[in-house]
Amino acid sequence: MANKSVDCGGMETRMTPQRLRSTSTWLLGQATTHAHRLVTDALGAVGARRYHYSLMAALEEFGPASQADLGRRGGLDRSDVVATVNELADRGFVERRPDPADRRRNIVNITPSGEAHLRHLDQVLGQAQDALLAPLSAAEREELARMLNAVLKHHG
Amino acid sequence: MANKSVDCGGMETRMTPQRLRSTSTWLLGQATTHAHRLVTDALGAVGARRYHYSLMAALEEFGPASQADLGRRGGLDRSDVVATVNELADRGFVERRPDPADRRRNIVNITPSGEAHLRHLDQVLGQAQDALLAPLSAAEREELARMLNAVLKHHG
DNA sequence: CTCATGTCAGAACGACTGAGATGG
DNA sequence: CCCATCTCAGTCTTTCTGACATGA
Repeated sequence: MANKSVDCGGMETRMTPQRLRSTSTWLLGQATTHAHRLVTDALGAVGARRYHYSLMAALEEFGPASQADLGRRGGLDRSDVVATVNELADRGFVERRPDPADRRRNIVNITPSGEAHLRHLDQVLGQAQDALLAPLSAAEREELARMLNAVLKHHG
Repeated sequence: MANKSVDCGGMETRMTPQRLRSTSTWLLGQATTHAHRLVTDALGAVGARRYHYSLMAALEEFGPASQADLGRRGGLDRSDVVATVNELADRGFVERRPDPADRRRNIVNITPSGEAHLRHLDQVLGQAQDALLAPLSAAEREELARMLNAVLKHHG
């Protein structure tokens, strides 16, 4: 969590080669690193991880689902779904029970406690988001989201 | 809170919860994942890795430097610099020799062969970049870079 | 026989930490 | 004594593979 660059006597400030600084991939990577840290720290402060949010968001939005479906919807690997559902179930945020119609499956559903937790995480994440995009106006944020969506759609 | 969406028979294709899709951090992360893959694949096809580029870019732009300085300039951890310089030196792209003025240090400098390689990587990276940002106009790409730079400066 | 599912163990990767040897 | 440097070994994440048993 601590910070790195401690200017030690030398007069070098943060110098990054222009070749790197001018590539969108580098800019994206750096911005994502910051975003990652902000989000992970914010979620960690309330005992959650990113997968928790992805999974519960998918659950509340699409309703109860099998673990495989949850993975597809939330972008998680199916083996990571197992661990994440374990953690969430331990805390009482989701319930896992066998599907009577297909005995291979577990049907996972979110509990009232989980919904409350999800709304809490929404606030926490919203703050991290604002912190990340602080220097951008509302219009700029929309523009950024629009462009990123265009890129994702193109590669989707 | 009420979500009545019961998916009947649901084999939904790519559905990502709106909660996620609307966060800039998720968009950034997804875009970066694509960028990462494009760049890593493109570099891998010519036997290079991202650290190679960072390090050689820093070398050509700032001139010969100690490994510690290279790490600071290129944003690499000091222990990763060791491995990267090893790899680059094995291929004859950089040379490492002791600093006569400070015998703790190795002075690393880029060779003509390394400079040629760097220019090759420039092209390879440029193509990956274009592939990533294909759906964006030149003006949009500049706008994107401008906004990302603003975010980075704010968190720098 | 095939495919999907849930589960686990672990690989691969990148970012980072710690300690030790050398030297300023 | 204190600090910087280089190096190696190894941890800690996150993401992803492989295998297996069960069942559709």
